[in-house]
Amino acid sequence: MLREAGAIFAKRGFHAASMDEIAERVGVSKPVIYTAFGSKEALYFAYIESAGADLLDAMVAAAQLSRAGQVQERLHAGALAFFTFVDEHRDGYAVLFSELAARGGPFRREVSAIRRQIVALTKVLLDEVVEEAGEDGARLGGTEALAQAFVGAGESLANWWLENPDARVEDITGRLMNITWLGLDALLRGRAAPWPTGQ
Amino acid sequence: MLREAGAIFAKRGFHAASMDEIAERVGVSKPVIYTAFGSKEALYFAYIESAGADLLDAMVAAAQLSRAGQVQERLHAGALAFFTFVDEHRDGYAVLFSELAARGGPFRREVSAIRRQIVALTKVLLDEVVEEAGEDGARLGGTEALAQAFVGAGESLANWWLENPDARVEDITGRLMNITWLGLDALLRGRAAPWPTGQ
Amino acid sequence: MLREAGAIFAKRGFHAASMDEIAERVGVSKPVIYTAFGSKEALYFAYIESAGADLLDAMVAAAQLSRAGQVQERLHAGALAFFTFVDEHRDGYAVLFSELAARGGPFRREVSAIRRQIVALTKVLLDEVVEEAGEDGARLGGTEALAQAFVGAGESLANWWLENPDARVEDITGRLMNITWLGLDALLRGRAAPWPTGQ
Amino acid sequence: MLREAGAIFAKRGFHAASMDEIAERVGVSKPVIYTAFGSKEALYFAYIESAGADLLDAMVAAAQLSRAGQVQERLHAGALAFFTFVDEHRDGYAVLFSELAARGGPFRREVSAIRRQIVALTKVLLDEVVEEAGEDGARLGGTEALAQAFVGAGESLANWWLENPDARVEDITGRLMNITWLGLDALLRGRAAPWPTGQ
DNA sequence: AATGAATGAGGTTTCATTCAT
DNA sequence: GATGAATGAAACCTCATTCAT
Repeated sequence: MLREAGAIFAKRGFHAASMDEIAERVGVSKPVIYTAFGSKEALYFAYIESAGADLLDAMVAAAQLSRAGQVQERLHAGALAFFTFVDEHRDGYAVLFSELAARGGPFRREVSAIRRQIVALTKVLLDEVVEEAGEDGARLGGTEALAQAFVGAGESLANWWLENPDARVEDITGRLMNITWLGLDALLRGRAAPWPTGQ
Repeated sequence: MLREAGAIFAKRGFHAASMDEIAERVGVSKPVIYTAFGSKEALYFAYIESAGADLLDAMVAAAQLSRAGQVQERLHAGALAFFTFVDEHRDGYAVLFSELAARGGPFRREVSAIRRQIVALTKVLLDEVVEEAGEDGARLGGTEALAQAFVGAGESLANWWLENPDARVEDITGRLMNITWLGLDALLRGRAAPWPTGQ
Repeated sequence: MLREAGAIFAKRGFHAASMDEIAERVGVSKPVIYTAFGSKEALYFAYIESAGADLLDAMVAAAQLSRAGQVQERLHAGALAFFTFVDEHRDGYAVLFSELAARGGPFRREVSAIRRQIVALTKVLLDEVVEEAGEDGARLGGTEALAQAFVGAGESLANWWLENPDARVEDITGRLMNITWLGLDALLRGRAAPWPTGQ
Repeated sequence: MLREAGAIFAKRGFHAASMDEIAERVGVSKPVIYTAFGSKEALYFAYIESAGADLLDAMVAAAQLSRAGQVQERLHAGALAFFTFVDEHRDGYAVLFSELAARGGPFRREVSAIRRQIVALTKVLLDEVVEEAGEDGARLGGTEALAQAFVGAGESLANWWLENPDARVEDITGRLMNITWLGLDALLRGRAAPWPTGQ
């Protein structure tokens, strides 16, 4: 039920999605949805929180599973979990990240909270990397800004991927790691063996 | 008039912005807007196209002005132009990039066209870089994907900047170049002198 | 069950009282009420008829018990029974007399029937009085109109009493008798010893 | 417009009256009503206040015009104004006095305010009478209670009149004066020449 | 050429009422 | 026989859009 509602939200956006259409798609009458969720906004909240929790859980699990490995492997594992979620829950990703940029809206706060957690998780990983390298985060402009750029690059690749779905999830992940971990300079000067990208 | 309308759109979002409020803010009556633009959607289009053209013009001009210099300087100049636009036209940036992630909506096509142009401009620069380095773009996963990641990182940093406006525009630009040009690995191993970020 | 429903009706009015609230207060599920009464309207009817019967019974009994006495004593006894009912069954009185004035509504007919019976009982008493006095009812404008005025004065005093509950029931009854039996003129000219009113 | 709305309210009651029906009857579309009044409740308020003001104005004017005359003439004039209003504004009277008894409702306060003013006006007249007679109001149970009974008798006669519209307005007024001013006792003992009632 | 006032269509929400269990 | 869950119909209200002035 939440899943079908999410499909409509993903296709139409919050405002354009009508409760009539959602109810019809779910296969129940509107009052069923209202007794279950209370209001259209609450339904939207519920879907966002569900999708956000799934995404975060997957990323946290991936980062912890790979704890034994090297630090860039953990970043890679987190990114892979992110793109896997995008691949398997396209509606959830669409709704989550479409509302992110919306200015007004009553959900702004909740949605940003989810993104903040993703950024925070990334930042934790980066902080570990920085510490392990004996580096000073401040010299790099702060790890939060780095995490923001990292996540933004991932989102952008995810959106591009959804419109060019030929690539495999490992290759998209490789592209993200290539640019953010190795950097264009290293890639171009051949100073590093890039992650595979299937091309 | 387009500017005032954009201010409302930026604050409220497309759906929540009412033609009444726009007309009042502009200081004319609604029929004036309708004879000028035809519909609410057309008004939105017009604003988006205007802001998008401004942004693109600024980026193109910056990239061309720095044509004499080294190639990463041209990337840096484009990024600087982008963040300068963000700083000076917050409403325009907010509207442009808020609608970018929206799945549905009648503007998807037009709005993505603008973003596609930004990505295309970035890709042109990257292609030049690749060519100059005697590198093969395909080995890197395609320069379009790289451009997508580059632009996405920029957007994300821009949004973060808007909520943490302490940094100067040069420092935000430095952060973007650090992660996308040098990469985290090089930054951490001290193999490169990072761009300044004010920290 | 009827009593609890009546409490809700008295507090909220017919439309604002929801079957959900009634069922919860009664402590059963809605279908129980529907099998017992058939519809919300029927439940309302049932409550009104029950309350109306109680009131009429009390008034009739009082008037008959005092049959031996003088005629104004019987009027007084009926009025006392009315105010006693108001005092002891506030919910019933509230529902009975709130729907009385409603123009539309599907209950108009049934509810007015109850009021008509109260007026009719009063008229019977007045007719006896007129006959005993050898008077002609028509000269007074018809005893039904007199009964209407008598009852209306009683209702109005009852409502006022509910909001100013200090007076004892005998005193409220006295006030009604004073104005309707003796009249303002007699009261003012001291031509009659008024009923006690506690002041 | 207010008049037509009042006709619907009088026929159906507040809840059963739909804005669709009102708009159709008025001959405009619903948004016209909403821009004029804001909400259904506001429309209802407006009608009630308009009708209430008309009624009060008429009664006050009548009582003042007859200031030269004897005191019971002023009471009579006020009552005549009341019944004249009932006769000429049946919808207004119906709405005013049907909402009076409603328990809940958001209008309770406003409507009771109007009735309170009617009672207050009556009480003022009674106080003058009492003073002129050198009488003590408290001995009679307080003039407010007397005014309540007086007004209630009038309302009741008015409702009865609406269903038995044969009588002329002067005769209905006479009936009210007969019972409240002279009293049943005086009427029956022939101690006073009753007001004419047309029978 | 500009406007105040009007509209049609549609959206969310509620509630009396009824099936399967 | 009682219930939890479901429904259909309708109500209020809003807003982009357009006439008549």
